[in-house]
Amino acid sequence: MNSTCTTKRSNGQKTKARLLRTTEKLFASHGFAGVTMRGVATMAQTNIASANYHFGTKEAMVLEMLNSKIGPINKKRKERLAEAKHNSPNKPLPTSEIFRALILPVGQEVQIHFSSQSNIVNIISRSFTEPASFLEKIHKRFFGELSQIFIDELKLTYPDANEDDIYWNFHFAIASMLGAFAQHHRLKDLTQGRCNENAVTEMIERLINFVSSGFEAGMNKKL
Amino acid sequence: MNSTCTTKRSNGQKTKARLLRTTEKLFASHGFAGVTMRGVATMAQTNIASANYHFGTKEAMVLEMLNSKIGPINKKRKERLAEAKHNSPNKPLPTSEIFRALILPVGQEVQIHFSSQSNIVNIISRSFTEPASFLEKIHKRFFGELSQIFIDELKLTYPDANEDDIYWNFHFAIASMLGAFAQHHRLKDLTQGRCNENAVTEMIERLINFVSSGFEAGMNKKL
DNA sequence: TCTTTTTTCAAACAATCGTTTAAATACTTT
DNA sequence: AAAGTATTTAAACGATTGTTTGAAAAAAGA
Repeated sequence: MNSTCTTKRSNGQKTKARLLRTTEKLFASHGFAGVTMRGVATMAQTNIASANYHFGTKEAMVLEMLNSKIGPINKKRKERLAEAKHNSPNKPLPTSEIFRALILPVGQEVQIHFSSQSNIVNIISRSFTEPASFLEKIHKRFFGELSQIFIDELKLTYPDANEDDIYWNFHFAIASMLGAFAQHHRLKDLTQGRCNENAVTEMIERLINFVSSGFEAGMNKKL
Repeated sequence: MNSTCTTKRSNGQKTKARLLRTTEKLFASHGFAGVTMRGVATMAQTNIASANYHFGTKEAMVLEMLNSKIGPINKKRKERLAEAKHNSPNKPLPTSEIFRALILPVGQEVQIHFSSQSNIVNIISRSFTEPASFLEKIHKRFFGELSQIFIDELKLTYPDANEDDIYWNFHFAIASMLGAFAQHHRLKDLTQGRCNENAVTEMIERLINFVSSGFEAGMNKKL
């Protein structure tokens, strides 16, 4: 009953961690509907009620998993953006540097957990594209603040730009990033399994280039 | 039992059409899991078993709906590409014309059924981003052939290009298009209603520009 | 009209879902 | 060691899912 949870059981911690890990895998590969309390509990070698004991509801369990995965990435994004600003003070950042700060931390996360079954790329993209309405909460909470920071930065780089142009093309940039992540399997089919760890780096660099160029063109070209 | 279906009841036809229309709406707004046989039957003002009578299974019902919606769009895409080639024979098409042929038919479909609840944009994007594994069938069937046609056309425009470059950046282009469709609601969140998310023509033109520029930059820039 | 086929319908089936209960077990604290 | 808290467990609950059944109703063919 102690909500402050002053003391932890070593074994209890492991159970909750196992539940979160299996939630990751199932959410990444089968989406929110594919995350079933029974499936998670069984894969985590524990009981159904145990999952409900630790998280209360299925929604809360998935949200806590997303929190633990996306939170650190957004932290790195902000850190990288701040670092870039610090390295070139009083000068607006190049477009590519802004989007590099947005995209690169995901690529790093992919490479760290590359051998793992739970694909951070699938998790992120599903959290955006899944129809489950409760996921809007986490978008508002996570991506709302983050996107405002990056939009403010883009306004500094394009001080004379129409604000609508920035919003539209930032929207396209995010959509490209998430879409490229969400449909990463298509390229795996095209290249017939040539995707290895090096291909992740290649994809990230190509994606940054694609997104930055699309954004710049959208800002400059008169329609 | 007559599978050739030589004669049709006028009222029976209407029931099947109503079922398909409600399947559209539910799939567009709530995804595959949100399409329930009871929900569809109730909204279509008929019985649950009637839906199973006409389609056999839920999967078959959704597939037939997708078939009826995406098929005509892909037809227009090929037609527009062929028309563009016919208008400038023996000359490679500009990148923007190729992607215009890919993207514009969707915009036209959106405008035609604009007041309708069933959003073709949501249907297309969900058919790509939903985790339901059976949807891969329709991708292979529909988009497999179509993407090969457009990739071949891009090879004509970039005759000296590395083939991997074309595949990578075409992947990004498709991802951008689908991502922009799937997440077009975000624009309202970003701008808090200032950007008109219903400005379909504006979005399509901006998207074509974004995608074409990103693709061109990806082909030209040495990484 | 009578017969045959096609379509609709209420009801039930079997499976699965998230959640809850209450007892048993493990651990911490005293 | 005893008492108290935290965790695990089997079992059941209620709701919902896709699918099937068998008979009634509607349409079509003879």
